[in-house]
Amino acid sequence: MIELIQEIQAKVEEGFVKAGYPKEAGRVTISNRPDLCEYQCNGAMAIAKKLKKNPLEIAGTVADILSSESFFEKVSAVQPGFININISPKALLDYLDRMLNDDSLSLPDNEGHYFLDYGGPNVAKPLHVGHLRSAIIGESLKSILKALGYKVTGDIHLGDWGQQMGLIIAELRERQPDLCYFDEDYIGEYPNESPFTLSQLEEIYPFASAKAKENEEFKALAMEATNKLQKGDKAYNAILKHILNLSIADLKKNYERLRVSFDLWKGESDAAPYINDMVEDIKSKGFAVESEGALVVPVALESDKKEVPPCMILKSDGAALYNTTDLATLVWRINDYNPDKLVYIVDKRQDLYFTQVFRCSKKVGIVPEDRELTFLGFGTMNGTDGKPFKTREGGVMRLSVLLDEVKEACLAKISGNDSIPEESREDIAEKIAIAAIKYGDLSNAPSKDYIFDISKFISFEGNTGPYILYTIVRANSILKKYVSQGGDVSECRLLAPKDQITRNLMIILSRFNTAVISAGSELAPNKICGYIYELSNAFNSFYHETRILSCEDEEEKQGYIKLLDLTYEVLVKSIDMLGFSAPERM
RNA sequence: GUCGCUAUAGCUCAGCAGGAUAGAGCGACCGCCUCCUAAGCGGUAGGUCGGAGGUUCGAAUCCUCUUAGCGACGCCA
Repeated sequence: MIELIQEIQAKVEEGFVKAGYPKEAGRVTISNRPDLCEYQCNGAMAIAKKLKKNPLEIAGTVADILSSESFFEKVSAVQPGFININISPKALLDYLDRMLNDDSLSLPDNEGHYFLDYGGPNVAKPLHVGHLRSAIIGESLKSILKALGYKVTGDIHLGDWGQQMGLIIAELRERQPDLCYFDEDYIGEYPNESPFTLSQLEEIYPFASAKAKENEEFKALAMEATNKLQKGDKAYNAILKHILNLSIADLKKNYERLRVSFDLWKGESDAAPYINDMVEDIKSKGFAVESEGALVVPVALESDKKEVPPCMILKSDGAALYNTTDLATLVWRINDYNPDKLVYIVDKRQDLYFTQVFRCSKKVGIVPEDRELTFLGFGTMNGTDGKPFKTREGGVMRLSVLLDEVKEACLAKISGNDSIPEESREDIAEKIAIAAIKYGDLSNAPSKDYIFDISKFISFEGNTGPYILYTIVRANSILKKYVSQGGDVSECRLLAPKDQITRNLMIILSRFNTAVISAGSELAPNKICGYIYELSNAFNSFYHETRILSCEDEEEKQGYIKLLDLTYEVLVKSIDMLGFSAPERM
């Protein structure tokens, strides 16, 4: 379904053409003066000088032409040359009726395949708050793009191939040298059972990592183990398999709680089989040069303001590195999935690095020229002191701990509400907590740092997740009551607005697709947050001013119910795109 | 050092393909529950849009310079 603003613009453009002016002048925007009008066009002022005409005169001519259309309630030209537009109640009603009859609630159906890289946790390490943003933003974008009809593939891109694996294996060998994995003469199948548990694993990694920093000998052992693993050693790969199994099971549990799900659980290790051929190919095509012992591909451009260092393909010791696996990952992503657009949702500090990798991948032909590679860098999550979020002790907080803390705080908040049955409080608190965290994150522009303030996020007032949930619960509550009184929502019919508050709610509802489209094209979930906050405000004002169930006029009452129903649908669909859901009551 | 990002009300943030009086929320203050959840609604106070130039009929928005904070700058990921 086409956006209402597009329909209006088409008419305004036609108006300009009829008046003998260029079509381009007819661009329409949402009014920045809602007290004066709903939509505005500033085009008359833009063309006035070139045409040597008075802008107000141009605007006046066009406004006169448009005024004759029943689609508009009022079109007026005002100083110094604005065209102020209000659409007719009938046109507004028609638009919302079409929206109600549209399965997608007016969203367009696009073609194209997005491939999203987000999540990016390391195996053998618990999820911590540093993994939160990528997961939340990525998951939301996946839902938004899907809602817009795109095909979307989300890949978690596990960190399962670096030095970390070698560290774990080396440490394991020191602790349990008798394991069959370390027996050179062992020829049987390796066991299915893991020789260590998840919690042991989570202890081993930081221990080994710290050890390698002060113990050169151990570090060398770890590097050797890494090398052996990457060369395809059977025993070490059997250990890797155990590590992966344990970690992935745990990660799934944690991501599930966050309502984050991936289509693919691929990792850096999945790129390994492509590395050799890829490197050979780059070499044979003559793109690679040796530099300070390492193999690099120059990616600097004439137009660069700042020298962009070459993209390193192999380290001076001939080993693969982050760049290598990322490039090789692109090999299978293009070969196996063939997406049109690839979006990386990664910490913004990696901006330059991805510039190098993206340029290199295009230059050497891994990624065809017509594909779009986008780096969506997100900012840091800071504590209320403005510094990177830490635990009280100064460590990195586990995600599960954070979720528990927020949930407890929510539980405390709803404990005062006696209407909530004891047994459902846990579930409700969990839902509110997820909404609070996700909304708190997504309501900020992804690229900006933001302050993670638990008390603000769960304060249930203002622009927060709980406020949105509360609005939904309110609407739902009335709808349920209407049904319980024998009403049938599907038989209700929307009415044209009779007052300003209702009209305002309807106008905002009609902008749903505009909000989602811009959120999708700009990869900005915060646009949806802004939209539903505005919608919630409009709805709560309406709710406050209007007697709905006790309305005496049956037709009017049904009109309100339908409006409520649409608002509810839009809000529910919106929070679904943000990755959380509302409880039945709160 | 070079490049990039950020700078808007006391606090947290919108607004930025230039447009009419720069918007919210929190905090402060004042109102509103015999009525569908007051976790709500209405209102008041609070801003030289970091600073200085420039382009323009018009700049928070574009350009230049400048200040402050953060970040990146080849063998980590």
